[in-house]
Amino acid sequence: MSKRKAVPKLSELEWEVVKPLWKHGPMAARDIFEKVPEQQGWAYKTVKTMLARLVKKGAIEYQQVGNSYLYRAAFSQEELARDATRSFIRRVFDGAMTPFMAQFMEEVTPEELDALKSELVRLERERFNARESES
Amino acid sequence: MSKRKAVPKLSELEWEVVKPLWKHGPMAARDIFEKVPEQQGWAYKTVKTMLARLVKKGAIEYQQVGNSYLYRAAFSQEELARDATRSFIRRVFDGAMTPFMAQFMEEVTPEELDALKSELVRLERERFNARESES
DNA sequence: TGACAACGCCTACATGTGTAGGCTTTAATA
DNA sequence: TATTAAAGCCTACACATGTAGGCGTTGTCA
Repeated sequence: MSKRKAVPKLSELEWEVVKPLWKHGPMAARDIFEKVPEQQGWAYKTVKTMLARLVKKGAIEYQQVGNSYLYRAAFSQEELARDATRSFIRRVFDGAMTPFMAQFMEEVTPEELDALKSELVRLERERFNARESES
Repeated sequence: MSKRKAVPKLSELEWEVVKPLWKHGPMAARDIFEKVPEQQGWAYKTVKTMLARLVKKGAIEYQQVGNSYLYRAAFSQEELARDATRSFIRRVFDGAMTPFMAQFMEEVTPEELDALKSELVRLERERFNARESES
């Protein structure tokens, strides 16, 4: 296992630019632009700037195709999300997680609730196994 | 119910300044400074700048006591955390709670995990009862 | 082959954030 | 009461982020 590239941190709006790449695979700037703007209302140039900055910070990569670039995400959504979530939780919750759960659960749909429960079970089993093999 | 004050957004480090206020109640700048710096290594002046900015954005308030200010949080940790979490989930997970929760749970201690499970069960029961009494 | 649309590159500029320093006022202490 | 230490106020400055615009180049279509 070689040393992993450091996971870049994305700014708020940069997430919106990378998401289409995760969802649809590699795309040209123009196409990314078309996936974003309804909610954001950006100019095409703004997206271009974002893309350039994302390349610079290593979050996406590109490959020349004709006279334009085909961009693709350099990390999976899972990787970036894991990293972002870890630091978010540390920053915002800082230990006192449980009290927030209640608040938080109110927003969850029944389907999500089911998914969560399975996830919990899976996680507990995993931890149990970890303890077993330790001893 | 009158219109609620808009919940301010804190920058990464601003959270660290407000946390002691939630944990210990109203404090003077000097004391806040002493709660923070081990991990952060800030100068006192830096904390002062943060405090001023937090006042300006309405996240904290103060009251003059002698020649110094006694600062206190203007919002509960729950309020700020809820807001921050909502927008974080929207940004990073595109609104889907489940993957966030999965990640969240990986960070959680076994005790918190237990609490979480009871909370889930309670919530399900509650929803079940709600459905019953509806029909 | 010439015009034009689209592309990428470089630049800009306001605001936010991280990280303080200097100056002025005031409370406490000798 | 004269010092002095600590508080607050104002200022600074570099880098990040949000939000583009201008310009030179090139692929494409008539």
